[in-house]
Amino acid sequence: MVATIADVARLAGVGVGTVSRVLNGRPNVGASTRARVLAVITELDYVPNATARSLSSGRTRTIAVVCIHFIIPSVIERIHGAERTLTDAGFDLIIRNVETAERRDQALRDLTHAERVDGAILISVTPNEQDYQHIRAAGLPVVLVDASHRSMARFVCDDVEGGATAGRHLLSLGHRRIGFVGDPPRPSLGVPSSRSRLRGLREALAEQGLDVAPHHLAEGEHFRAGGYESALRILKLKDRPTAVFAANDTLAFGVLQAARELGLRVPTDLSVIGYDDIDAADLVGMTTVHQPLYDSGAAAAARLLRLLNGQDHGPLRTVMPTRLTVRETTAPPNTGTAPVKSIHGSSAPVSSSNHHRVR
Amino acid sequence: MVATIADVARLAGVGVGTVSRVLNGRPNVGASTRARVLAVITELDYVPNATARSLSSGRTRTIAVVCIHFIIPSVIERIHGAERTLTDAGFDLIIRNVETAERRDQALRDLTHAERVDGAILISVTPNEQDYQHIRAAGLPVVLVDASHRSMARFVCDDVEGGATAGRHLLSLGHRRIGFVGDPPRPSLGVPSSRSRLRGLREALAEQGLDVAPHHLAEGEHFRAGGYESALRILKLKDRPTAVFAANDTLAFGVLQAARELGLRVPTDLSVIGYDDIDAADLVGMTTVHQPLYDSGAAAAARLLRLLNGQDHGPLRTVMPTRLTVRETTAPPNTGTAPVKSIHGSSAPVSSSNHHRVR
DNA sequence: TGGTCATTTGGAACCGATTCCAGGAGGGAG
DNA sequence: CTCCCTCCTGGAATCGGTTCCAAATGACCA
Repeated sequence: MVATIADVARLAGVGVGTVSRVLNGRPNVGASTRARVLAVITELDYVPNATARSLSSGRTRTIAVVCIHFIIPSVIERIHGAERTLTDAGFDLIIRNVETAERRDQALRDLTHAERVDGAILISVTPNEQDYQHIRAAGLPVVLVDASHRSMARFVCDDVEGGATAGRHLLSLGHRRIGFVGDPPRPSLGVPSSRSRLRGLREALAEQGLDVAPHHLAEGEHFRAGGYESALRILKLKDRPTAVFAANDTLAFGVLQAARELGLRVPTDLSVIGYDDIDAADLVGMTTVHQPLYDSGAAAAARLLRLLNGQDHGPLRTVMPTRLTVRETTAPPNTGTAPVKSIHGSSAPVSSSNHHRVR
Repeated sequence: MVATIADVARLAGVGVGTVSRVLNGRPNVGASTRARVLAVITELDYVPNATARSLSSGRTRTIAVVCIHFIIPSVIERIHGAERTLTDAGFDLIIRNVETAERRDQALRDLTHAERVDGAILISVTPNEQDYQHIRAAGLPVVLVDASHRSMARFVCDDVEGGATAGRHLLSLGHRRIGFVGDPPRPSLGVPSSRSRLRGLREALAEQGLDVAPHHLAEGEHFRAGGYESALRILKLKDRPTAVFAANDTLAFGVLQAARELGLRVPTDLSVIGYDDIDAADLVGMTTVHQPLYDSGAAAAARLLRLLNGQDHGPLRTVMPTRLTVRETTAPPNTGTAPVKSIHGSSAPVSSSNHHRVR
């Protein structure tokens, strides 16, 4: 049905070796022969079979991207960066989405087994020592993004510094009672970044002799529902914080929702700062700590390509910069004066029920 | 280095054919032989080479997902649904993100060429007649999502009906001057759904003898910036609409941003309704027309798996239901009192004589 | 005991490329 | 004119599976 290299060889009156050399741009092919082969290739609309090529060459030109929770916006932006770079280099990219710890273990094992891919990018997926040994034994090039292993190439942001940035911003606005909403402290799956960001916040506060009050600290589920629940609990307190730092933007949205529901105006009654600077943060005008999501994926892909070519230079650990992005959900704390209606008051739609205060 | 089927055969003292039969769960293998082979497989930690398997069997167990703009949330949710279904069925999924018309053409051509995949799902990517002929000639199973071709299996939502739903909701709240913000009318790439949704809106309005005023209609870029620009233009008008329907949630976010900037309170001064019901719409409490994004991806994947098994039943065109999801950005128009504040200060009270009527 | 048939088994052929080696053609030097 | 070296070229071997065919085995029956 579909033309093969043998068909091309026969019609061009040459051997398959010659066709292969033409296909791969190798030297040692006569000009007229090359022209004849190319003509037949065009005529037959011939494209080499990728599978056969992989089998004989031992390279699949395919990269696995293993990620947790494909639906998380920050993960998607990282994949997007990797996708562009890999596609431009002629590589295919296969997605391995893992949503449970078992799936993660299985995905990491499978990476090396069926020799299906030339390399892998792990996004927010941290290999354990056993995984590492498997990968190393198989000689599979792997680059981590937003994950860590002391012996593997990785691109990370300084989460402690980013957390401190958020803390210093709130402090500079005059906040003293600052709450924190984060991921579960020991997630079965995924990233310790939430804890690092909390640590950064605390370091910033400590410089002023302050700390996060235990009852102003909630570490629940990763998703918005978690941020919402956590924030509700904290914001219902009599001595609720005047500002909340959420370990990522998705959680921060949950905080905003809780504030809206409790009739707290943002930023007048409550400042909220997130982390990641996903697209949606810009949409709703949320202050956040920006980290280079797209770029981290692109950089990891570029590094992986270099590893595949055996050009393994550069440090194992690359720290990418974070920066504060101030929008409309942070402001000085509301001291004393009665709430005033503000046109910019809430990034979220103004609900008619937001007159009554908490309790 | 890595064990092959020949190693297993030798250690088990059987032929490669027998090992293959065991691997694939074929009958006609003696119980004791099977046990011995399985023992060796376990001992060697043997996994069959996926590439070799593909080459000899002619099936790659890989599906291509071709999508426009990998970064669009609705696209991602659809991919997520497809990913789960395909992974559970043991298929790998490769992503082909196309962001220009040329890339789209190339991606569609490549699908059939290198025999790299067993089938494809096209998300918001519409094949032209030539693409269709290529695909048909190659016998490649393909399912469309949010795209149309009269001869291909597809899952769509009734965009006209969805648009009408949005229109009727606004009408029932009492709105008479309704604006529309949509995608460019003739996108080089992508979907005509924006136009269909506008048509639905007009049909709903026509039932009341109304229409969208030409200067209340803006079709700009797909992304938020487009929605923002379009909305700014419309909302600065003296006779600005009391409600805006945006062809998708991303555009609607741009409308919200423009409203915020102009000092228009939502929903008091302006109602906004989107389309898609992406996660972020829930985050900010936006009223929207819900369509089953995840489910459409999952359904398409399930259908594709059936096509691969030769069980091609069911209609070519499957229409999935939409439904109105009312949140906090729509309300009756503000008739009595003047707006609290307005950037341009015109703040003309809504006068019912102002309705734009169908000629 | 011999014949028939179903089941089990080994291994060659094949999938479609790449790669390597040997042989042929052509050009330059002696 | 011969020899040698370089450059082209054809085709067999190879990658690691699946599949098919023929042969071996064993059960059953006359």
